[in-house]
Amino acid sequence: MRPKNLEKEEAIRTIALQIIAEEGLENLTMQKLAKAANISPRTIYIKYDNKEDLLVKLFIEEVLSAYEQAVLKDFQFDMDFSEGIKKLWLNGFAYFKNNRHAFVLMQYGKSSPLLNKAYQQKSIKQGDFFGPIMRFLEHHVVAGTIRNFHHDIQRALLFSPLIDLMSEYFDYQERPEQIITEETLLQCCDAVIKGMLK
Amino acid sequence: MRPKNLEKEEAIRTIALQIIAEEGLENLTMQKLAKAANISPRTIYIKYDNKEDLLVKLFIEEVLSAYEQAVLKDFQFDMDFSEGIKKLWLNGFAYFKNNRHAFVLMQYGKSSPLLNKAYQQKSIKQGDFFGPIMRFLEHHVVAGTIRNFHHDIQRALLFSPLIDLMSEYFDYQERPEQIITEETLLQCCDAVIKGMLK
DNA sequence: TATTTGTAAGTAAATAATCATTTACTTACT
DNA sequence: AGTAAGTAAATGATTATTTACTTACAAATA
Repeated sequence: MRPKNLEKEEAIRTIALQIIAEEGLENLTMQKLAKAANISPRTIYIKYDNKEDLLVKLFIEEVLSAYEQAVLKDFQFDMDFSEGIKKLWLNGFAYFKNNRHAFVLMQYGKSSPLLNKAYQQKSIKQGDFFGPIMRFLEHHVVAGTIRNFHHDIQRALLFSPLIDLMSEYFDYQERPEQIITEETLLQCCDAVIKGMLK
Repeated sequence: MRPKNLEKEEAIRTIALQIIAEEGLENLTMQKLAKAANISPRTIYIKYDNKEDLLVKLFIEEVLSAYEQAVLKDFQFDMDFSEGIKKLWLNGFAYFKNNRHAFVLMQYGKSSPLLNKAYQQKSIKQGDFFGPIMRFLEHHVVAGTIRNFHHDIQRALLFSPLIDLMSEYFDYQERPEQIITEETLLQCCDAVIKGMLK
């Protein structure tokens, strides 16, 4: 039996992300993808049921899971609040800086109904958002360090500025000077932390 | 000469926004739109050059401009910082609560390259983001009330949580209980303000 | 006042391109 | 030698946009 060529599988994913980042999700077609990956359209259908299946797997496996893993690196739920949030911010920043394509698809997750559905299902399955972060926040609510908000609200307050600053980072990459550095990011992080403390 | 039927023009815009909100931008087709609006596809092309022109005008005129107008209602640049930010948050909340369709297209503006380009062009043209808000922030930087960040950074810190909470509001509308009320929103706004104060 | 007329608005149906997916076949490995 | 992986080319549906025609009205004419 002829064995699977794993390089082709990876090429499909990498080039799909690339097309989405450069031309938009609405301009990704199976035939364009096949051509760019130097394979036959049929090959994509050996690895994925259909376009929807490809997109959902791309979103969940290449974007959400990879981001989760990167952001939780060296993070423990019993860290000091300020230290923990800074760790999460810097991990997220480092990850997306090197994975702009994943960042773009993640942004599509907020608008495209298809990806949104996939996101909500994953969130529900794994007990809302990133387990260790939830435990970390609960711990600090109980300890009285921070305000007691619903965790969906906490996520919005603590991490949506990071995502927005990430967008700015990429925008400013095409301009003469970059305003989002690790230093300014940490100042922003300080502001967000200060707002959450009791 | 036969006069333009303005109702048809409005139907095109309203129903386009509706389809985008319910089925996604990627599922809006000219023929589907024409059918839903009870007109001929040709009629759309009398009012818009092509699909791109329609989408960009929809985004700029029905979403960005309408949002800007709504958010600046009763806002003056010389307001007290906390009072001003709360006004902007509550205006934004009230607007999007009643304009979910516009909110969805606004979110697409962050991912779709087409809309993103349109957004940046508009931003540049009108001197970055919403004039009175910039003056307001500059005033408070000079007065020493708040930290001195680049205005793109200030926007991320002050308003991205609101947009994220808006998303949560719509998510929770389909669940048993709503966690985003005007009360919780104001508490969040307080946290954001506290983080920005010197 | 009543009727004609010029013209942009509007329609139904066609067009050509492009799409996701499949068919019929070939290849490469166990 | 058997079989899943892979290919090139086709299929039928759907797409944005256009063609060829009709309609409705304001202004000009009688």
